[in-house]
Amino acid sequence: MPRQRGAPDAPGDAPGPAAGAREAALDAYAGKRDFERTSEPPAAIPDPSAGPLTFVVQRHAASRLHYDLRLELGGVMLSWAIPRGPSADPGERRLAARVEDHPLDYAGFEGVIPAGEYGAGEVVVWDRGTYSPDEGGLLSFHDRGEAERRTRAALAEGKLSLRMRGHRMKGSWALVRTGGGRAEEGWLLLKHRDEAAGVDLGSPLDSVISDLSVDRLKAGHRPDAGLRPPPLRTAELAGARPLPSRDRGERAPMLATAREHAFSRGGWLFEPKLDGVRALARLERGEGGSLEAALTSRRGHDLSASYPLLAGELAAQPLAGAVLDGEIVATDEAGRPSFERLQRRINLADAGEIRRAAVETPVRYYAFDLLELEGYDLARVPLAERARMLSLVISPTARIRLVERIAGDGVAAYRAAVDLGFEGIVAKRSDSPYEPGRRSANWVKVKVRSSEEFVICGYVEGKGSRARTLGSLVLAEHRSSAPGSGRELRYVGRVGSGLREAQLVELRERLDALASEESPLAEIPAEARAARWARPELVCEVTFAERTGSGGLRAPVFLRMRPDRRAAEIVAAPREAVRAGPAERPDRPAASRAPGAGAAEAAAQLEGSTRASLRLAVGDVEVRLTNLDKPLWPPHEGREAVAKRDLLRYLAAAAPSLLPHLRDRPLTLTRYPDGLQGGSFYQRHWEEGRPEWVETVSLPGAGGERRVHVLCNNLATLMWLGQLAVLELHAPLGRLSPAPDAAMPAGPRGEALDALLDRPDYLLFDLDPYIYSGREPEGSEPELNRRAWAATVGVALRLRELLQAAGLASFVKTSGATGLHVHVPVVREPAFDYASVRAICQTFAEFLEIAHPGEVTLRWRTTERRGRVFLDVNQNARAKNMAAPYSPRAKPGAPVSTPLLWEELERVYPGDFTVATLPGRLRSSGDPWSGILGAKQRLSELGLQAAEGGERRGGG
DNA sequence: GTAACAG
DNA sequence: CTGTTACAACGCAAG
DNA sequence: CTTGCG
Repeated sequence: MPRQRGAPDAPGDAPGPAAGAREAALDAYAGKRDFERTSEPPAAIPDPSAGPLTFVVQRHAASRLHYDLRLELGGVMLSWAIPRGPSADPGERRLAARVEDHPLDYAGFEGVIPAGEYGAGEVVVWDRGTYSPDEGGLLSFHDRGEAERRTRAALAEGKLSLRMRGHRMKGSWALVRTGGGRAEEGWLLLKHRDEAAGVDLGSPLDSVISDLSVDRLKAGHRPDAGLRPPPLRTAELAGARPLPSRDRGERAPMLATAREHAFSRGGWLFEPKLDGVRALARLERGEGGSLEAALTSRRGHDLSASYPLLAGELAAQPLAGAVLDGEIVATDEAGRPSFERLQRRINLADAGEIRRAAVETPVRYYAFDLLELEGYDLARVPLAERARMLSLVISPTARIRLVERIAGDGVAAYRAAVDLGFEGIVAKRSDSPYEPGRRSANWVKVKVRSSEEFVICGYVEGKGSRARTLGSLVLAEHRSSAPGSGRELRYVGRVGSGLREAQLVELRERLDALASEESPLAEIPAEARAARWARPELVCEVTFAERTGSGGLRAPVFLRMRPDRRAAEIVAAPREAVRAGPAERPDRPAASRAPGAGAAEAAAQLEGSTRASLRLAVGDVEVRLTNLDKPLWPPHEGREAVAKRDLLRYLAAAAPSLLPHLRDRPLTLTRYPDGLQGGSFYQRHWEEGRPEWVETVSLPGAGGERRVHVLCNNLATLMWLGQLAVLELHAPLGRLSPAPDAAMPAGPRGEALDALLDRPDYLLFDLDPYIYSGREPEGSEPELNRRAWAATVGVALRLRELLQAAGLASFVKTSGATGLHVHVPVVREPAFDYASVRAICQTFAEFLEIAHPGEVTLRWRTTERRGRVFLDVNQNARAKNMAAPYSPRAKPGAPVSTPLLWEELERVYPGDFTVATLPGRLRSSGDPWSGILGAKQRLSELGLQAAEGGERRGGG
């Protein structure tokens, strides 16, 4: 690019026409740079474009770290260097030094200016967006020419007031020239007092267009050459189409299909499902040129009058016109969305009542989509782009908020949403268009409790106290009887529980008023024969456990009436699975269907190949396995070495028995990448770089920050752990979910989740013989020997008797080393945290020590345990881990911690149970512990059972 | 075994 | 590009 | 309060 020579214009005065003259405006810029050496863009001025004016703020680590604010005007970027950067606090004025104009392309520049060059150092795009002069509250986003004229005039006066629509800089800002307009270009940047004042501008990452930061650049990271900053102007969005002027086509909200389980998948975005009233917001300039907002319901009703404050704040947005999609939400005391509260406002019509309600039951509008913007239809623009544009142009206020989304990890999003008290999540394909009025498979809702809306077709009379009202409601939904034919009301079930007395009385009255001789149902099932029919007009919402194969409701409970729905809207939701698109990754549930589903297939693939690497198909996902012939356990006592392939074979065979014990327990991985002989390390956190089908949980770690823990909840993850040379599977005694004992209170899971980890779901007795064979090296632990084993078995049997006498069934397994583990599965109850459980175990242990002082010891000093079996109850503690049942052990011979029947205990020897032998044992004898998770016992009933005596359930 | 980082 | 490094951590017993 | 222990 040839450099232009000529008399430099005054900065910012670039007039626009005649290319040669225009580019003279960048002489100062070009004169300071050697474009052979720097990757900064050349001094070129493109032809004028349309749409709002843009701005950029670059964070620039030159000799001093500073920020460069650049405003687009006349084909160049007017620039200010701001040493301390913008402040959102209206009280703080930041010095801004006017510097030379930069080319427009500079706005997308990130990277490193080489040492020795002008401005050497790292540059990232810290913010970008669009701006308009806002003097007098008048915005010119829609009229570029006017925006330029006004900006130029204000610039000449030395006082610019700007409305910024950036990721960080939002609201109104001012640039004021100091020193009464002297030649010196000293300016101040300050924030006006508005809804965006005081909102934190900070963020962990510097760049708003990439994952770069000044620090990462300093550390050697470089911009991704292929990455272009996304467009800032609507016209540049792929798929944006100009709206015909005066087009005011009615829009209908896009709807989501229902799905039972959360899933994680690349290319999808996940947002909380808000329990409120769906509303489109149309913002357009009215007669006087000012912005007016109209809210419309799903059914097209005007809601603006019902929510005047929402409409008011929407109209104050810095927009020239838009259609937003969102949800009107009322919150309870805890800040959770509350439909019940919102209901108080839904049917208000009187202006006075509405004013009162606005104070008593404040609501917010959560925007999550953008259908139109400033003269363009965005329905064909991919969701991710629409969402980005939405967050750019909307300035959050007290009542107008943006729905936050996360990408990819839908299972984590679901967990988080549930913890925070949302009713579920909505998953949306990030590349999908907006499909007005359609129930699309590109949007999928996953609710905490399945709840759906049904048409009430009548009721069945009640008995006893309900004789005067009603027993149950007859529910139906519209379904088409045959493809192409019309639709009819199909019976789905009756709901009787969940109705309060007042609701019963009211419903009886309303249904009697709608009474009809004839049934509205297409077919009347036997259980609805006795119904009193009503015209199908009322709609209610019902939660239920699941749908039966024929679409019926299992365990339905009445939730609430839905006066906002019409019966005609109640159509059976398509229950199809989400179809996989070409660029998608498989989803998680496929990998985790049933415990160990696909284990046989996985084992067959391992048997069928002798290659060192294998892409193992597990369900719909692929686990990459390498170095399958690497020996992980060396040869031992005549047995062959155990290679990674053998470990994986074992894990696949044991998966159905193993996975239920690992489920929902944050694992500690014990890794031996070079086998037992090589070095080992523990790993508890795995922040990034794991396959997306590995389920994780984020828990507070040391220092308070949250760390990502791996859960082994599916076969694919188990195979992955094998690939990682995890030789031992260590898990805590607590687990994260209420299952399988479901003893935890329902309700907000926030506290419950933490509380759950605080409670073991089994008691653990660890029996370790300190009885030496005599062959051990000086000072080392005793090795496995017959005498020690016999003594350990003896103590275990005495322990079993003692527990039995207290009414507790117990289960025994080898530790995999020399000892035994005795598990007592318990129902988790609030009172029985680790401390109390440990105390209970301590009591049992002390009893055994006193009764059999020669055989049992509880001594802490290892030297004082010699000759006895050490009975350790100290493992019953939070954050302590034990080798899981069926976990291999990092000991010579590849032993496995093997569940046993009490009856076989005296006939077996731990050395017989290895990675090589266990699959055969499982095939021929099954899993002795298969019933353990169903054999949970209530510690709170311990005394009772003791009084009755005897073992309630057959242990082991 | 894997990824991030340093050289 | 290759080489190096990190990859856990808590509470109790006992002196 | 430190160290040993799992």
